[in-house]
Amino acid sequence: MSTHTATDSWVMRAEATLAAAGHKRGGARRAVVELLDGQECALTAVEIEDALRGERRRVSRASVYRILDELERLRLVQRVETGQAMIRYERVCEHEEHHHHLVCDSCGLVMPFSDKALERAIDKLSERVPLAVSEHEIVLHGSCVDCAA
Amino acid sequence: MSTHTATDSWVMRAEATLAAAGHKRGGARRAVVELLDGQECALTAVEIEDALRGERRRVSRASVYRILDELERLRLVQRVETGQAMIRYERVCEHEEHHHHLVCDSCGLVMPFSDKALERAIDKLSERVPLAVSEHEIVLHGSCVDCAA
DNA sequence: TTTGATGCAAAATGTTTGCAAAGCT
DNA sequence: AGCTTTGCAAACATTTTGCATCAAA
Repeated sequence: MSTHTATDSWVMRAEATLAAAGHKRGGARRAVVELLDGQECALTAVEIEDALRGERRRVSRASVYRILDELERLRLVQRVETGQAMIRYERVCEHEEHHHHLVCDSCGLVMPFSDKALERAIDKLSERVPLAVSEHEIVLHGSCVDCAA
Repeated sequence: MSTHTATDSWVMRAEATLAAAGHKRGGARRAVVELLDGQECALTAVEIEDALRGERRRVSRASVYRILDELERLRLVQRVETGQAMIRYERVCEHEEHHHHLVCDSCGLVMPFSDKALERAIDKLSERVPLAVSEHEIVLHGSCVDCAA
């Protein structure tokens, strides 16, 4: 369900970064980190809460939000705005290809994609714009294969 | 404060589209339409409410939302997700260059930008992706000139 | 034993809805 | 008159916060 090299390294990096930031090891946070690590794409807080209740241990929603907030501050996860009225979060892998998202507006499906030409265009553009660009987010909306059929 | 040709045409197109959709002409909606027409960039519902209270007539927030919702359904305005915990809306001009947004994460400033190469990359990409793409949204985050200084 | 982590419940925020009054045509 | 539009207040959904308790170091 996940690539082992990348997997281990993100969890390890997360644990190390959290420790360096002066955090103790809590069971809830570990569960969230491990869950996020196994995901292919971004999840909402509620999806995380539900998945944890099923697969690992119950974690209160407040904790999910607090944990995600801290992980985001440490740049271990990033928000993804898909226009679905709630925030999605996914892990940030340093050595993985940067990706963006496809959103099916009729069923809500979210899929990752990546494109070199797009990244190049963004990089070049970033230099000419009146903003010191630190991040970028691209979302394509439309109908997925099932919904378009 | 606005280009007259583009301005008149969007207001007129909006009025015509609304009429064609069976809407009567309400004062609140006209005020919202006229306000949006004079904007260079996307506004939130609250900003619209405040601007209207100052410049034109008071419009309740519920009406602002209902009006924006209808305008969006008719594709006269579009949502812009800037990751600022609230939705922004801006008019859609058919004959104007498609644009995207720069967001300053420290002061919240939102600015438009456009780039041909980026649009080309998106168009080509859209054909190869498992989604019938109808829209796309690009947001660059960073620090604006003032905040970076 | 000290400090951070967690759960619960309450609050805050942004958005939507029900309903009655007012406005167009 | 018959319909849409609007404002108000209440409902909603998501996210945040306060506080007491629990757990790690």
